[in-house]
Amino acid sequence: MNDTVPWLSAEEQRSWRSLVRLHQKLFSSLTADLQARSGLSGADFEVLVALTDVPEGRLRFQDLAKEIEWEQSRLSHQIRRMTKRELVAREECAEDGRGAFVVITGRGREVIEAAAAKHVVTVRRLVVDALTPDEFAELGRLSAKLGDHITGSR
Amino acid sequence: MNDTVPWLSAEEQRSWRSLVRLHQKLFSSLTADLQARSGLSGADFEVLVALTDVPEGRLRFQDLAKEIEWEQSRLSHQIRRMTKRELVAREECAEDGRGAFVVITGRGREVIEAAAAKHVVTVRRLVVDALTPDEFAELGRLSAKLGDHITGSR
DNA sequence: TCCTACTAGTTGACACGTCAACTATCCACG
DNA sequence: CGTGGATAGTTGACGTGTCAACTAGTAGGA
Repeated sequence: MNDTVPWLSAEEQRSWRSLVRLHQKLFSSLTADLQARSGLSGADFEVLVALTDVPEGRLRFQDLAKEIEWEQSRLSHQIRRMTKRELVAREECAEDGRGAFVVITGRGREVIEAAAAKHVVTVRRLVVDALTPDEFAELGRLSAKLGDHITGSR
Repeated sequence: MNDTVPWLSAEEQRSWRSLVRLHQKLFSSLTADLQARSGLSGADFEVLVALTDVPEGRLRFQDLAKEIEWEQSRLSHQIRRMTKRELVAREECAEDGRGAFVVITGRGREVIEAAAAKHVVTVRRLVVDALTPDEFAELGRLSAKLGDHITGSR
């Protein structure tokens, strides 16, 4: 495309395209599956998992945002939508008048528990079972290395 | 979460989470970089690349959609928005009154050429340089294997 | 010819994510 | 105190993506 730019070699290009294609297919399949089986978006799932991971299913906006590495405003929009569907609720924060808690509701718990059980089956079928245990471990190792590099070079 | 479900082992879980985390960081970094340097979304980029890959930079909606594996309606919305920004234009199709072409404009060509040059630098910095050549090749191989499995088991 | 089924593409409603601007509260320092 | 700057969270605008319903043109018979 331009000779002054160090373009990728044919082999690098193939690897890169495989990685991009994998991520597109994998995450579109996963979110479609989640939506179809449980009526949850990937965003809903992440929020609910983070809340069930914590005693009382209750977190400050701040802490929840940090936990799942989201921007405040994204979380605020998402919680508004999830509140309407009664998956979570808001609570005021006595210690800090600016702050607020997000709490998972009973319905939220039911939904996420059923969804997680189905989700893990799909992950196993689509991902874990596709590779040998050694290959999967190696993919994990390379992903971690690459992920750390990207985080570091931002 | 539920004993009747074959949950992932601790090691599988670690690998799986690394892969998810990689996906999130990689694509958010890439699209942010593309947006900041070239004013293009990932969607814009994909469309423009597909058009430059073809003589005359002209494709039927159908063929373009197939090329980049998008739904018709997604493409239709995207082309409407890109037309407004004069990156592409529509042309009627003489052979088939229902059909239409998408053509890249001169401005579209300028933009994508500049963007691609910058993009490849980022891909190299963020991805290729993070791993040894052997590791990168192995990641490509595993990605291809997994991607094929997912495509097959849909 | 005309009817029907199919195909190409569009549209509207709604969920999602980002950015920038905004409100309300807290807190540290004079 | 009280005031200015930082912090917590919200909001609106806009680009994006999906789904389902729609329009318009094509094609293959009876």
